[in-house]
This record gives sequence, structure tokens and C-alpha cells, in this order.
Amino acid sequence: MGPKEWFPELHPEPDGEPGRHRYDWAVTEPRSLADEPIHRDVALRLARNEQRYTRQRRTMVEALASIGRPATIGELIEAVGELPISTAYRNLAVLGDAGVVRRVNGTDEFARFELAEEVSGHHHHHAVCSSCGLVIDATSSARLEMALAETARAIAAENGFDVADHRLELVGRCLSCARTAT
Amino acid sequence: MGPKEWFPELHPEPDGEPGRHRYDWAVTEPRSLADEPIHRDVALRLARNEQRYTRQRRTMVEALASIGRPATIGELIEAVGELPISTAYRNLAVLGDAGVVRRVNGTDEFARFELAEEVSGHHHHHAVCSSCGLVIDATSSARLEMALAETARAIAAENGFDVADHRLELVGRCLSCARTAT
DNA sequence: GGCTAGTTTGAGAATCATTCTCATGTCAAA
DNA sequence: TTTGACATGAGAATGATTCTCAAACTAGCC
Ligand SMILES: [Zn+2]
Ligand SMILES: [Zn+2]
Ligand SMILES: [Zn+2]
Ligand SMILES: [Zn+2]
Repeated sequence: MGPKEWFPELHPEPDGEPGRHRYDWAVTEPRSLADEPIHRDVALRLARNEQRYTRQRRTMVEALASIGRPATIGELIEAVGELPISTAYRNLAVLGDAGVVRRVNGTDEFARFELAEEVSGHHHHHAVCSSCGLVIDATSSARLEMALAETARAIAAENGFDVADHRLELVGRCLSCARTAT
Repeated sequence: MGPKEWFPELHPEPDGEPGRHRYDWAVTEPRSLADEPIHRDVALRLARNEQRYTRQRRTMVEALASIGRPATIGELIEAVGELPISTAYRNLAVLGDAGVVRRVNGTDEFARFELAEEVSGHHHHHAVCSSCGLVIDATSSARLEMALAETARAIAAENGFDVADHRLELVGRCLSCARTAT
């Protein structure tokens, strides 16, 4: 079956929402794309994987950057506004393969996503609330990083484990949950 | 309907498998239960939650102890031998509520389970293989623990986060995966 | 301008680890 | 033995995540 019309009406604009009838992920944003260094970096990483930095993907990156902590799919969709779940997951996978986004595990059943450290620019760890699942970023001291590197070396020596990275989660209760009852 | 016979045959033993017709999770193991200190501890913790330390649960605890690293459901079932999935998950939840078992997140989609540190007796961290998902235990140095405590204090001061515990994962490649191709 | 090839999108279906249901088996105490 | 409470397990249900595929879009060529 061919449900596609040969001559689709040019500008249907249903429901009086101008511009909503066409995909809004045009790649050719004339010049503003290269302005922000983060976007330039993301575009480069996507290009390495032969992927386009579409408007929707840029919106997702901006939402992740503005949220400032690992966001669930729900939080991301809410921040972006209009964003189908299937597209959200697929683009997160694309951005993940490109090294732009990384997945963060908390204590609840929801996956969270944040900009990769190579993109956001600062190495950090996480504090996760065992009560509500909130995850916030936690900066790391030089002393801690040295001790971590030392531990990584020991593990490599003892178990032949080639340690390339580390993830630290401080588990406790967030300010909001601490105020509420047990 | 009452499918139960008033006078069930005493020892049906179907299919010639002696003893398989009755549940083999009798709680009243005359005396051997209190022998091992670990089992005594587990029994106590379960009793606090008004749960019984059945034979099957003991088998699961022994399997987790013998595996010596966070085990997936599949690994646990294989180690126990006969163990329905629903029972495995339910008992892991019961043991988790009792503080006997804790859930460990790796890099793959499978949850892993190990004896809680209060039961196994030693605080430790994990090294996870980003290629195959294997998780092994990693001992921690006093220096690292001090740096971790320091970080926890800083996070509490900065964000009002009440840090109660920490989890460290060293991510890399296990010996087996390092031998194989990229 | 239009035409073609390749990519992105999104609604819905499918996947699958995990959880739930409930009939039945078992224990403990009266 | 009876009663009440708990444990088991086969199968159904759940739900976050992934997959499918037709339609919408862009880029490059004519
Ligand atoms: Zn909280
Ligand atoms: Zn973070
Ligand atoms: Zn491996
Ligand atoms: Zn462990």
C-alpha cells in the first residue's frame, strides 16, 4: 500500500500550531552551531560516528547540561518539552556510542543520563539518595583521586584486572528526604 | 473445590525419585544450623524480620558464599542446582530486607547479588569488566577509606547530603576479556 | 526547480529481567 | 488432628527499554 500522497499539501499547519507539522531537527543551523564549544565538541564526536547533530539531539544535550545532574528519561522529556520516548532512548544510545552521554545507575529502577566527563569537562562522582533515588554530582579531592589510582594499581597487580576508570557513589539521604519522616 | 485428599498416601515418591515429592526446605534441622557462625547470624537477622531460615534459603546463602563474588540469578540458580526463578527472586528480596544480601549493579543488564558486608564480614569494593560484565571483589586500603570518609564529610557539608555508605567500582577489562580481541 | 539515496523520526509492538498471583505444600503449636 | 501462618513454584503481569517500519526529512546530484 502506498499511503503517501504524491502531492502532499505544502503547509498543512494543523491545529494552528505553525511549524509543528514538519520535523524540527534541521541540521543546517546556519552558523550558531559552532558557537558554543560544547556543541562543537558534540558535533565532532557524532561526526566521527557518522551521525548528524540534529536539532532534537542538540536540545537533549542542552537539557542534560542545564539539569546539571544525572537525569531520568522522564526528567529529560520534561525538560525538552516535546520528545517521544522511543526517540529519547534512541538518541541517548547514539549519543552514548559517540561518547557524549553516559548512563548512571542509581538505587532505583530508573536509568539516568548525564553528559560524559570528556564533554562536560570535569571529573566527578555521585551522591545518591537511597530513599528517593535522587543523584547529584559530587566533586572529588586530589587526595581521593590519588588513593583511587593506588587502589586501581593494586587490583591490577592482584587480579590482572586492567582498570581504566572508576565510579564512586556516596549513598545516603538527600536534604529533602532527610526532612521527611523515615 | 478441595483437591486435597483426606488421607494422602504417605510416601508417593513419583517417578522413582525418592524424596523429591516433598519440599526439602524443612526448617528444623536438628542442630547443625547453629554450627556455622554465618548461618547463625543469618538466622538471627531473618528472625528479626519474622522470616524463617528455610533449607532452600540456606542453600542460597551457601551458594552466594561459595561463589565469592557478586552472582547473577543465572549463576546462583546454577550453583544451587534446583531453584525456580520466582523463588530465587523472592528469597533474595527477603534476604535483602533482612540485611543478609545486597544487590550489586554492574555494567550489563543483569542484577547481581552478594552477601552483605555485615554478614560476610569484610568491607570491600568491586572491579567490573566493561566487556563481559564480570564483577569481582576488590579490597580497600586504609588510605582509600580515609579519603572516602573525608569526601563524604565534604559532600555532607556542601549539599546537606547525609552520607551513610559508599560504593566504588573500578571499571576495566578482566583477565579473560583482555586476552580476547577488542 | 525536482529527483534519489540515505538518515531521522515516532507510534506502537516486542523484549525480557523482575515482580506478582494464587493454589498448594509445610511447619508449629494447640 | 486441627488450625493458622508461612513458604513454595508455575505461570501471569509489570514496566523500563529496545525494536520495527512507514513516513518525514536532508543532502547531493541533475
Ligand atoms: Zn532523597
Ligand atoms: Zn554526574
Ligand atoms: Zn570480562
Ligand atoms: Zn562484593
